[in-house]
Amino acid sequence: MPELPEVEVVRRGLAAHVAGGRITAAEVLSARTARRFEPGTAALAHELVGREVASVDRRGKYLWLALSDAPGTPATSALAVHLGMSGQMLVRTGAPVAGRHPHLRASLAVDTPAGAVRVEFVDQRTFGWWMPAPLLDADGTVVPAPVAHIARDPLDPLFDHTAVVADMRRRRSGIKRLLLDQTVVSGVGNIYADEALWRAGIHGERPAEALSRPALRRLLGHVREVLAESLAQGGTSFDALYVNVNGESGYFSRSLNVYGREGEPCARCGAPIRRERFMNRSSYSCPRCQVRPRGAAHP
DNA sequence: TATATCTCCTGCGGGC
DNA sequence: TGCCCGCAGGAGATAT
Repeated sequence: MPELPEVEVVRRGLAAHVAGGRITAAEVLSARTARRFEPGTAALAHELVGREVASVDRRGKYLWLALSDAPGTPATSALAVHLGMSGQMLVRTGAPVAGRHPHLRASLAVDTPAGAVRVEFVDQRTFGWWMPAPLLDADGTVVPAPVAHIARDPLDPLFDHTAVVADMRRRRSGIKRLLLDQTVVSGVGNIYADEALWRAGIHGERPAEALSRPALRRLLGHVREVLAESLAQGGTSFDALYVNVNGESGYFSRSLNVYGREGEPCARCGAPIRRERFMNRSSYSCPRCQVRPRGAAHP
């Protein structure tokens, strides 16, 4: 599933291929892809044609093409993109192949100094979306409006560990729930939350307010560490649903310690990894290294 | 206001 | 073989 490392890999690929280019055509085939843009698919495509791609940026799992009206002029708006659970942004060069991908939802034609490319948005489970939006200042950084409520991610140079720790300690929710809350810390999904909690030796249902400041600081360090390691390996892939702009998979799934490893021995203590139900999904943890808090409901 | 749960969606795999 | 059901999960909407 696309979490921060996977989205960053896509961002880098798009930046390499389309930054500095001009959008010459756009097509939005799926109403669900445009569901956050009330005017609809045709209006969404119309918003993009003729715009220059000034840069490709990211915060957490959100990514956007900053758009300007002419080369070298400041970006005034953006195409905000969320990949959802299965979205892919594929860059194609050369002549179009016969037949469309069955899950093609939208596409762009971009003229760049290196030649013409096509960006195809393929999304099997349709949780992803595209949305044109104005750029605005949020917390000292220019982001598209739909990203303004999203917290900085741990790989952001301006990520404030102290402030995030203080925010977490004010809350009674379980710590995993907060790691998944994109308004507290962004970029973390189910996979990396489980991996960071395992590294920290903390059960995800531990109330955040019950954790010490040093423990929370260590946990955030593990979050940053696991995100950076995954990024270095091109992200995590379990199947063909997550790929970079060239359609290639990452390798970090081979480095996961708990996620998807129910029944396998913990790499640290040998106890069999357990799977529990949590927020209508699965949590993986070590029963010995990550002791469940007293009073937490058993699955 | 804070917190928890529901809902959207598609394809795969297991059970019968 | 074919049908049904559970599962995967990001994040906005809704409920408590």
